[in-house]
Amino acid sequence: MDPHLLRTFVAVLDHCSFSRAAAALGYTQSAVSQHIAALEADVGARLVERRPVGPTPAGARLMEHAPALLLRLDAARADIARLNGARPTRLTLACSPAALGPTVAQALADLRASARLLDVDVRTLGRAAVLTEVVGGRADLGFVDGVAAPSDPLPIPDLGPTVTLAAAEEPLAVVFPDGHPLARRRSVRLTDLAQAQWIDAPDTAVPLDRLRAVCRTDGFPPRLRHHGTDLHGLAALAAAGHGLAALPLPLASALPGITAVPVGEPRLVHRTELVHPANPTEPARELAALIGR
Amino acid sequence: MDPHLLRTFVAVLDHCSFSRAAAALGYTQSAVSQHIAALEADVGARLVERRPVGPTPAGARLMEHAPALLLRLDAARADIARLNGARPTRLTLACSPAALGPTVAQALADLRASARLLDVDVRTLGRAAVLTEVVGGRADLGFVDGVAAPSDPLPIPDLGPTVTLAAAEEPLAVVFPDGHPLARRRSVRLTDLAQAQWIDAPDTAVPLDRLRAVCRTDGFPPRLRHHGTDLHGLAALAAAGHGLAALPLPLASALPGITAVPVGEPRLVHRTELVHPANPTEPARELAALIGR
DNA sequence: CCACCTCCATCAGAGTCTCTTATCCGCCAT
DNA sequence: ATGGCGGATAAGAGACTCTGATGGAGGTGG
Repeated sequence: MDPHLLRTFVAVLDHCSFSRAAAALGYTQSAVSQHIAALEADVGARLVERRPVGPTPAGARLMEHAPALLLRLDAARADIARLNGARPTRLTLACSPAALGPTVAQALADLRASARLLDVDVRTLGRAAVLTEVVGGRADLGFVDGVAAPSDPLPIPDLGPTVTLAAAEEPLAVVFPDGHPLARRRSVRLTDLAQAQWIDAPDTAVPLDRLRAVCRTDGFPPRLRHHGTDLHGLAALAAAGHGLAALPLPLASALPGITAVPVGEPRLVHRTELVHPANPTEPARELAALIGR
Repeated sequence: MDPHLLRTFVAVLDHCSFSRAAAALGYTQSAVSQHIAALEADVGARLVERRPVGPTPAGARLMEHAPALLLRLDAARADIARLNGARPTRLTLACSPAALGPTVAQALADLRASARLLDVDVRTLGRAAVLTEVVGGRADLGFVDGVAAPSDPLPIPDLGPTVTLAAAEEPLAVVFPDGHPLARRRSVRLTDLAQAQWIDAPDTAVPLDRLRAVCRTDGFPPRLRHHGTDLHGLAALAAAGHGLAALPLPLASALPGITAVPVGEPRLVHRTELVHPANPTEPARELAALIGR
């Protein structure tokens, strides 16, 4: 199971095509064909259905491992690279949208005020991408947000040795269109809304499956799926009545066209966590220290 | 980063020797030397210190990834192999010592009574080994025990797609030597014992770092370390006053020479969980269904 | 102090592997 | 039919990865 073979396997299934995968990877189509054949011979099972190109059952199982393996290989490389390649003058942050709030911004300001010349690079990404960027070494530090019981940690998938640290906790709110009957409430019970229509915006609002897990229910039916990191776009959808979403209260209150109502029960908070590799770069370590204070 | 190279890298550091690693892997010493050289050229850093053989800082970082990577490669292979290689007449269980209690034994009896001819193979292993055996496909099903808040799941490291299921919850107890002053108590507070001397027996009793995490303290100093899966050996050590240990109450009460006192505060339980791959073998699925009822 | 032993590094060469190019084959739409 | 698309296959050049032989550094015992 050569990583090269796994990489082309993933590329083939991502692109649903041998030739497009070959182009993406800089191989010839022939090489890709041979890679898949070699992998199939290795595991002793057909992995890719041809025409149309798609995973066989065995291929689907392998797809549950291959991306994680490749990511961890990157993580290992990045871990080692950090030991030498000191570029202490640049700090790359990866943030999920609702994580980039006043706490993080202020800490970053403190860091830039205190430290010597520092070139900061902030990127807003989906939650999963924040982790892959940090673990893969393309970002020095990540901020991920989510929902949890007060002072409980967020469930962060284990992609390698990382350190997480609470950065901020804010009340959790449900956003309603302005004028919605429930928008006048002082607070709402999340479980009362389990059968309402929700917008599933896993990159911006709290993902619905997370709400289900925290509330131990299988409600929260998604009415509309929104991919991307655009909070204003999400607000527009919510304002137009496409469904509800869960956001941190301060942020949600500032978005146009919607009314944010705090969640009363269950007792939950919107939480932002800092995540960095076990051996962070120097500026990342400093920022983490500022947040940790 | 060829898996072969990673494998010999791990073997070299495990054996602290190129030649012994070569013998263990069935290579010549020359090949091992070339593997390490290739890996070092690949990552661009020296990984292994020679004479004596040991990890460099970069090598130490890689050692945090390499075993996990190799395990996950095995897991991928095993996942695919399970799709075809039906051997539905044999069930291999891996259990951590305190997990193999009446609940598990009874469920197993029910399964053997109900099912057609079934060849059962039970192995007692340390907690970590149970997971590697299950994930690597060498066991169909594992039972792991640990300590958690009531109805909270155990923290199981993420080595791939697995399913976990609560199998049993029992009161947690601290074991004292017979006649110990505290042995007459009806219950003890764990935090009162944070400064007592403890036996660290990670494979049998609840690991001390787990107690620290659950109690949010850094107490529980280990006075003696005991590796292995021998509960009677642990009891003998505890009876001789080498230190305290945490075990499930029913089991601890049955061990000779020691007195088990239930833990009153914090509210904790000894929990046993079943863990199996996301696509289990047929007998494993049946046993899981029996436990789940 | 030297002979010797252990252990890792290096070299050379045989066999294997892994690419590319070129071609083939099945399927589909025109 | 026919051309186009997309994957499979064949052949060959070059790179790779073993083994066996040899070299060299460091420790040890006589």
